[in-house]
Amino acid sequence: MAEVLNRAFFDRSTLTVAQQLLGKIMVFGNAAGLITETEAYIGQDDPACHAARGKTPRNAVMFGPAGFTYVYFIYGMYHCLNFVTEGEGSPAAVLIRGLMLIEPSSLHLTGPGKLCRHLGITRDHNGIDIATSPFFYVKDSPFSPDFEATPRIGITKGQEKLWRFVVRG
DNA sequence: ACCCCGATCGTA
DNA sequence: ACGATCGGGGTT
Repeated sequence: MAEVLNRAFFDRSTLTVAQQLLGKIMVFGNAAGLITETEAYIGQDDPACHAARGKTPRNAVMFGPAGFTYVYFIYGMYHCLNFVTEGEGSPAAVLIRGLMLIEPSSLHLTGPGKLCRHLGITRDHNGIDIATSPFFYVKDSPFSPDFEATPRIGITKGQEKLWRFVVRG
């Protein structure tokens, strides 16, 4: 049986976590699928990171320990799902942008807004500990897919970083 | 209290 | 290329 990814998995370099999450199996309630696209947002020096200008009520969970969800509301109509990485006081997270659904149906969810909308992920799911939650977690998988690194989508600052990772094919 | 703008997406 | 839509956060 594939093991649930523990806190130590997320408590590492955000770039490493973002790359290694590709091909892993995300489980949310009865839904499960392979992660196909991620982006890294890393701390105070990354102008695109919500934590770049310090701790606020919205981004507070990023400043806590790794392995928690960070879900925020954007553009008046969408939610985006992240997993917090690195240790306490080191605010960083991986945005989940693509999920190849396996259960309950086969479907490729492309884009963070569509992904959350389809799964029903909202701000109610902010701050969940995916290292211990029985209904929201990530499982290891035998896949370690080829991927490419590109600029992150939809940002105006920090475009020079190739911190978006997409499974090839 | 106010105002600007955003880690998006569907339509044109 | 652009509009929908509204909460967050910095500024007054």
